[in-house]
Amino acid sequence: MIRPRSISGLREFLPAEQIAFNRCVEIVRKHFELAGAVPLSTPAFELREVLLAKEGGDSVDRQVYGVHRLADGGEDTDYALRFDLTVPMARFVAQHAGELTFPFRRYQIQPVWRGERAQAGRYREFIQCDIDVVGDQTLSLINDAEIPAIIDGIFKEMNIGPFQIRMSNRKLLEGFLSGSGIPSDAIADAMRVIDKIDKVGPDEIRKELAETFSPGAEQLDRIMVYVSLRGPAEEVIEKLLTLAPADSLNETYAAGVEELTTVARAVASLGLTSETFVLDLSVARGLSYYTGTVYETTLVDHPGIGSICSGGRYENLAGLYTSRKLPGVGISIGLTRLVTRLMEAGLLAVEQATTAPVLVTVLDPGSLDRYLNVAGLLRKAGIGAEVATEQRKIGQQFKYADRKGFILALVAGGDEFAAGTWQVKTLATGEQVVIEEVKLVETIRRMLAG
RNA sequence: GCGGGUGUAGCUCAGUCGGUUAGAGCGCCAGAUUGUGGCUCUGGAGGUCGUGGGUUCGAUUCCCAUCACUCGCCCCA
Repeated sequence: MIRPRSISGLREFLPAEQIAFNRCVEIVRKHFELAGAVPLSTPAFELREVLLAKEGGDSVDRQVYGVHRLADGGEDTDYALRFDLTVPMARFVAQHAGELTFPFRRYQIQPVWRGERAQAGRYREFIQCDIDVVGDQTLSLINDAEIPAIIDGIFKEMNIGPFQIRMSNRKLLEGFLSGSGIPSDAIADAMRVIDKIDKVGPDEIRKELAETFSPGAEQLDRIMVYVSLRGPAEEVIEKLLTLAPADSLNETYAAGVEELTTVARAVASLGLTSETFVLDLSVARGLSYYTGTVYETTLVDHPGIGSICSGGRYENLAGLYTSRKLPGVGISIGLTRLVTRLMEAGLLAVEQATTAPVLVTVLDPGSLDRYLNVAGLLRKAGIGAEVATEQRKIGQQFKYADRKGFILALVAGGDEFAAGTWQVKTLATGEQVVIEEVKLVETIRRMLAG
């Protein structure tokens, strides 16, 4: 016998957890579709050259799983499992550009695989929920503002406590660092250091920047003040102009200020307030492909969970696959990690282990046809129902109902059959009412609604 | 790729300074209660002590290796 065990870093859920997880998926899907995004589904694996087109070197390679037929041995592989949904989408858009209507606004909720060492909250297989808007040649900055609005709707409906969508613009930080004397070939590294500020704290960042780039004390102070800017959009923009007037730096910086201002205004017009949306100049994102707007989202009461959703604008991601310029902006929710952490923190209710609200108990096995018949009636009316066929005793049937979290139980035996009635029991309270069979569906529908 | 921690019942863990029948809580099953769950009580099932080797009269315990899980670092498109 082979001992059943799962592979490290692969998370699977028990039924009640999976039901809670699926509820979250439905919320995400609903808001994506409310924003007009169309569904896209791409295969789990792609050609290796397509997937690894975007350089990144060994650090990227190392995390990608190769796919090969067992008979082929395994050293060389032409296929690989996708590690995100953005790259497959870029390939798809480039490939089908002639058949798509732009701007192409798509969402995609599928698993991705990353060959990392497992650690708390990091999995080797997880579900990502992506939404992106891709334009033909150009893409309005208004789309950059829609992204936070969509995310805002999702997390509010998930009811997971206070959260903060933090936005910045890479041109801003890039221009600022460059204007502060950081050599251009070191800017990406400096941004990676700064991006960790939330995790390791400002003191550590200061230390790392000092060690790596040895700027003057005055410069370092300026950088630290700058990356610590965080708050309501108007306030941050005002401070940012005071701290470093746009014309005193460079074009990149000036463009960043302008873009950030435009996007922040549109976000406000879409109804977001500083309660859930702020500007945060330390947001940089490690990704090299982001070129403008960047987002990061955190739970205010649970900073330890880290970023639960992030993304940004990329001017030319599909440029890897086509000469047609296709700029995009998008965001991704790492749903597996988010939901797992929410469950651990008790922020997500995990209760029912059934998808049907009604259990039809079997008091008299000789009248099984009646029980099956009523289950069929309920199902035809769109009400989920299960018949308790496996437990001999009624007590066991109720215990089963209790454990799986059914809302209602139907009970009937000889007396009820003779009278043409059913007893409907509300499991949470133990309350039980007698209902005529002709009114049963209607009554149950009302009870479930209330 | 690098470093730390842990492997004993389904789960969380205790224990054995090396000794004959390895424990608890929770969970599970049954009964008390043959047309009613959650609470209570009683009884019961369930263990190659991760695996392989070494030391020893004797190893779940000590040593080595290995595997697995786990936490962190690197990285995280």
